[in-house]
Amino acid sequence: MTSPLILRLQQYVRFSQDELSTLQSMTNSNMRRLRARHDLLREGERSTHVHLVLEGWAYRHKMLEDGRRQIIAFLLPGDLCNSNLFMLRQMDHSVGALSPLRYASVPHVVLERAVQDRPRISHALNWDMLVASAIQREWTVSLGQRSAIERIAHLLCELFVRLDAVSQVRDNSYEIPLTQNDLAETAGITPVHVNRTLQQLRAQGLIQWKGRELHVPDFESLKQLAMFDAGYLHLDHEGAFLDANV
Amino acid sequence: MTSPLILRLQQYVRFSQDELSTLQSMTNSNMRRLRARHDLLREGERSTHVHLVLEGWAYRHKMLEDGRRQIIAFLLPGDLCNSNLFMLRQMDHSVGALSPLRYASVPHVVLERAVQDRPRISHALNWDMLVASAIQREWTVSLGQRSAIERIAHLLCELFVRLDAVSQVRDNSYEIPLTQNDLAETAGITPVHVNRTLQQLRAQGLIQWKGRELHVPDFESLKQLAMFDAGYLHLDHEGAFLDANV
DNA sequence: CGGCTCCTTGAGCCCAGTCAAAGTCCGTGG
DNA sequence: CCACGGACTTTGACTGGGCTCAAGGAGCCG
Repeated sequence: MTSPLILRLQQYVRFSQDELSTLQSMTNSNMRRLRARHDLLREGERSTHVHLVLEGWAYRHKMLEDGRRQIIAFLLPGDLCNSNLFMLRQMDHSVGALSPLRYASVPHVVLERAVQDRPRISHALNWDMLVASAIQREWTVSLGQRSAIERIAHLLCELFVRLDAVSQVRDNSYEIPLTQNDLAETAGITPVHVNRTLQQLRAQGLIQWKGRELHVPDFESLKQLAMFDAGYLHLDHEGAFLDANV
Repeated sequence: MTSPLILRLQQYVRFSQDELSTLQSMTNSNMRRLRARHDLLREGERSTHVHLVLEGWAYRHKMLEDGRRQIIAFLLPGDLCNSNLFMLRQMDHSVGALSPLRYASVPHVVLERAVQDRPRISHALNWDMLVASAIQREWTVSLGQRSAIERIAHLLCELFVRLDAVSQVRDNSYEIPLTQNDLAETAGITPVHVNRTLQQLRAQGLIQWKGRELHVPDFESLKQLAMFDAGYLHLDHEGAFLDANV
C-alpha cells in the first residue's frame, strides 16, 4: 500500500523511482504507535523528530491559562506534524492523537539528508507546508466570519476533500474520530450548540453521522451552505516541470 | 538606517558582513510604493515576486462570496508578504496596503540566488516563515476562544511586541493605521461592537488612542487581560551556532 | 463650507452560551 | 450475562454577549 504522504505529495509532483523509495524508506523506518487522546508533543518541549501521520488522526491544540482550549489543526494520514518546527526553541502548542495513531518519527537530520540533492522532494515538502498555512488561514476566515452551522459544514467539507486526497473516502463517507466536544473546541462554540447545529445539518439531509462514520449524501449542497471553495487546498496538479518522468 | 528585515532576522541569527550586504542590496533594489487601501496582490493571481514591507503596514485579507471579509494577517515593516507563495499556482487571498506603503519587490529567482550557499540566510527566512505560521495559529486561538475585549487586547499586544522588534515603539506608543472597521474585520466582530470594546479598554485605562497613535500606559495589565504570552512570536535569541561572528 | 469617511450612541433582538438533568452507548468486571 | 460506571449525546429553560438598524457627531480635506 502506498504511503499516504506519497499520495498527497503526488498531487504536486511526479517522483522518480529513487525519490519514491527514499520517501518510502523514511516512512517505513521509525514507525511508532500512540494510544488515542495521548500527546505526541507538548507545548514547551523542543521537537527533535519530524512526525508523519500514517494511520489515524492527530491534532494541534493549545490551552489558555484559564483552561479554555482551542484545536488549531487536524493532522490526517500523510500530514507532517512539525516539518521545520524543530528550528524553534520550543513548541508553542501541543500535538496529540485523536484516535489510535500509527506514525513515523524521523530525526530531522535524516529528513535533511533525504532532501539534500533531491530538489523535487524539497519542493514537495515546501508545497506541503504552504498548503498547511493556507488551511490555517482559511480557519481564520471561518472563525472570524462564518456562523456556527457554516463553520461545522465548512470543516466537514475540508475533511472530506483532504481525506479524499489520501483515498480515505468511500461512497461519500469517511471515518471521523471526533466527539462533539472536539468539534466545539475546533469551531469555537460550545458542545451544546454543536449538538444543536449537527441536528440542523441532519434535518436538512446534509449529513448522516452514525458511530464514527460520517456520510455526506449531497456534497454539493453541503459545500454551498458552507461557502466552501477548495481552492485554498491547492490540490490542482502543477506543471510538468516538476515531473521526473518527462 | 538598518532595514527592518535585518532587524527582525537578527532576532534569530547574527549575520556576517557578506550576508548583511546581500540582504541590504536586495532591500534597496526594486523599491516600490503603493497608496493606502490599494491591493498589491489579488486572489487568483500568481505571484512572481517576493514583496518585503519596508515602511507602512500591509495586510492579507479574503472575501466570502456574500461580501463578508476577514483580515487574515498584518504585515509590518520587515515582513515578507509571500515568501514561497509563488510556488502555488494562484493566490488564495489578497494582499493590500493599509497605509501608504514602501516595499521591495524581489523576483523570486533573485531571492533564491541570495539564499544559495548562504545557509544562515536560508535558515533565517525559514525561521521567519515559522513565526508567521505561529502567529496564524495564535489568531485561530483568539478567534476561537477569546471574548471581544480579549481579542482586541491580544491583537494590540501582539502588534506592540512585533513593532518593538523593528524599533517602531517609542514611549509605549506606536502608530496604528487601522480603522475600527479594520479591527472589526480582524477580530470577527462588528464595527459597532469594536467601538464599545475600545471604550471599555479606555475606561480601564489600558489604552489611549488619539488619531493614529496608540499609547499603552501599562503593558503588563493589557497583557494580563488578553492572556498574552509572547512565546509564540519566538523572539528569543537562538544559539551561537547561527552566529557568523564566533 | 460642503461632503466625505470614520466614530459614537441608543434601543431592541437573536444567536449562541449557561446550567442542569436525563438518555444512550459501550466496555468491563463480577 | 448482566450490572455498573464512565464518556458522550440530547433536551429544556433561561441568560447574555454581540448584532442590527438607525441616527447623530466629529474630524478632515478640497
